[in-house]
Amino acid sequence: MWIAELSSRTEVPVATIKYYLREGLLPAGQAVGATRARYDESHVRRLRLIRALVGAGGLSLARVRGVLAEVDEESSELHEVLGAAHGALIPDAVPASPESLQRVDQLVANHGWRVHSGSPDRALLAGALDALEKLGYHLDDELLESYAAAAKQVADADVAHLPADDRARTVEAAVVVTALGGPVLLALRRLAQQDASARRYGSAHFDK
Amino acid sequence: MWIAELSSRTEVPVATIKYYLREGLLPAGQAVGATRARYDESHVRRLRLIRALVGAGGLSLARVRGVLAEVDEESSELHEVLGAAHGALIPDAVPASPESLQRVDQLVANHGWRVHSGSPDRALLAGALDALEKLGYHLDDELLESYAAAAKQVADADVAHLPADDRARTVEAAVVVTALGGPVLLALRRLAQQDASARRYGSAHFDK
DNA sequence: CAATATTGGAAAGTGATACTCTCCAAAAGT
DNA sequence: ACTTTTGGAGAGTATCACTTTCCAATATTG
Repeated sequence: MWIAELSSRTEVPVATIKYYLREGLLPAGQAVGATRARYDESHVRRLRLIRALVGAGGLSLARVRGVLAEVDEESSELHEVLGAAHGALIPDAVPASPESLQRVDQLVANHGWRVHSGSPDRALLAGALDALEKLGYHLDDELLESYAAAAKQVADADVAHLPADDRARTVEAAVVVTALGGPVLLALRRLAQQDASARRYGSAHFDK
Repeated sequence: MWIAELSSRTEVPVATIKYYLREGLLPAGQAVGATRARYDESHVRRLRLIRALVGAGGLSLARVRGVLAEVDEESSELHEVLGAAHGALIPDAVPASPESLQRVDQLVANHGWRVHSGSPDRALLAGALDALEKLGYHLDDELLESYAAAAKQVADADVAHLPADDRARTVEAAVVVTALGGPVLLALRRLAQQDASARRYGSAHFDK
């Protein structure tokens, strides 16, 4: 198919597809002469993946680029690829205090979680804990444990539902589930918070 | 205190404070003559709140402005203010399919959740479900239920830990916990995913 | 009292991000 | 022969979150 069809099938403007090609997010089509190139299903798929990660997933193009590089990586250990793809999804961390970092390490150790040594998630988590602390809101151990338990619950379900057939598919699924599951989880949390708030402070002004 | 002290105490550059003042994120100080103004603890607090929401919370200034407006709102019903403040935290939704919207409504109904009628979270959630669907990854009911159960668990803990003393403080705490608890939850989920992946696909390459 | 520094306020400039538009000559379709 | 369409490249645009520069009016210091 030509670029026009790729555009109409994915609802991405031609100019944007050209931009993604220039930025190396989308592999070039098969060149046919000097002024045209043919695209196939893999381009449709890749384009949809980019749009999903950027749109519903809320990732920047820079992060998408990193994620795609890992998805395309043909490494030997699946767990390694998963870890790398995962790493590419994580927002930049602010520097965190040693106290919070230690608290995070303790939490990870208590749960017996085996995480990648330099995982930016630790710093990210510690930074968020610090930010809360600076505002005078200490996230106590009880609350932090509820978060960890809830996180474990969805994470186990996420990994259990990963397709096991072929490697590339598994890595893509892991990336998609992690990226798009985030907004899903946060939206559900806010909905549940509304309900909890209604039950605690409730008035006549609710809907169901 | 003068602007220089406000700046040094919060580690926010003077130019940035001036910018926030211009943008109406920070209330003006008490004017003393034509060329100076006095700031107090409330400004320190507000500035720290802005920085926490923008930094660790990842909110845009536009969203912070909306949140602050609700925090400052003196409405009669606490649950109402909470709902409004909450609404200001939510990212813009993409249009969602009627099928997904219905699925979300069903989920909310099944759990007996009482949520604000036009909550953008419904559309946001439905949009994320659609995005997943378009990529060929259906989030089945079982997985969605794990998400909802986990969300309920943290939401209940969130609301239970809210300070009950004074209204303004409760609203601020709700906003802070919702905004900063999001990154905390997602980071924990990714850590737990790493562990789950290590257990399922694990090799010798992990740390603990 | 003179010299220097700081302040509030406003305007303009900056760098990053994610496109979008304009041009072009080669090629395809009609 | 003539009108599209294409790939490619460059320039232009809008938004965001600052940062810089300027100003005249004070304050502070020597």
